Amino acid sequence: MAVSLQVLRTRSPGVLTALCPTRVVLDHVTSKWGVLVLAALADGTRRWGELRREVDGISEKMLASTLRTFEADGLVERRAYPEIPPRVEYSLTPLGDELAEAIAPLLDWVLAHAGEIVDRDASVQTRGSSVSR
Amino acid sequence: MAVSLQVLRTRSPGVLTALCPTRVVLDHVTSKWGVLVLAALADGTRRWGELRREVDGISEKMLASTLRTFEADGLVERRAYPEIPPRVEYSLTPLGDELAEAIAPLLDWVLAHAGEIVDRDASVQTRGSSVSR
DNA sequence: CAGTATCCTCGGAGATACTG
DNA sequence: CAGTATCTCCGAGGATACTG
Repeated sequence: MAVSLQVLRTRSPGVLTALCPTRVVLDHVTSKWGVLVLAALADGTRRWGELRREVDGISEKMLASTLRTFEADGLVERRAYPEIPPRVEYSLTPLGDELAEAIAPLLDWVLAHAGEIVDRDASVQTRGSSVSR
Repeated sequence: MAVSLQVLRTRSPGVLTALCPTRVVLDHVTSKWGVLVLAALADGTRRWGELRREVDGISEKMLASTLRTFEADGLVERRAYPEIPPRVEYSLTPLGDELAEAIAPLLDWVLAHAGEIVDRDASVQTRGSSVSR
C-alpha cells in the first residue's frame, strides 16, 4: 500500500492543496518535458545540443524554458564557457540529483508496463467502436 | 547516480523517443491531475465526492476525464452501485497500485524539498528585479 | 450523489526566423 | 553552437448549468 494524500496529510495537514507550494514544484516536475529533461541529465553533464537530441521531439523554446525553470528551482546548474563556438553545459545540482533518483522508479515502471497499457487502450477503442454508440 | 535516458536506451534502444508508446503512458501519469488522483487512491477505495474534496482544486470535468483515462489504462477500477442516491467507488487495480508505489518517492521528495525551492524562486525574483534588466 | 453537456479562455507549446 | 524573438494555434482545462 503506497502513501496516499490522506496519509501525507496526517503528517503535514493541508499539504498538496490548491495553494500549497508543493503544487508549484510538482507542476514543474510533471510539466510536459520535465521528467525527460531530468532523466537526460541524470548521469552527468550534457551540452545543449546533446539535450536537444536526447530529449526527442522537444523544441528549442521548450528546452530553454524547461532548463530555466529548473535552474531557478536550483535543480539544474548551467555553465557557459566563453569560447568560439560557444559551449554550454548543464548538470544536476545535488538537489536535482535527489529528484532524479526519486523519479527513477516511475521511469522503470513506465518502461516495464507501457506495453500492456497501450495494448489495452487499443483494445478498449476497438471494443468501444464495435459496441452500440 | 540515477538512471538516465542514455542508460535506459542501452537496455531498450529508442525508448522514450517521440513516437514511443512509453511517452503516452508517461503523459497520462504526468498530466496535470494524474499524480494527485493516483495519490488520493493509493491507500484504498474512494467515492467520487471524496476524490473531489481530496484532490483540492480539481474540476468535475477534469476529475471525470482523469479517472476515465486511468480506467482505460487499466490503472483504476470503477464500481457503480445501483442505488438511490447513487454511489460510485474508485480504486486502484494491482497495476495502478504498483504505479502508486513508483511515484511515492517523488511525492516524498516534493514534500521534503518544496520549501527550499519555492524560497529560492522567490529570492531569484527579488534579485532579478533589483539587478539591471 | 455522481456525473454530462456546453461554452469559453488562456497559455503551453510549436513553427519559423534571426543573432552573438 | 546556443540560444532569443515573434507569431500563432490548438486543446487542456475551467465555469456554469443541467440531469438521472
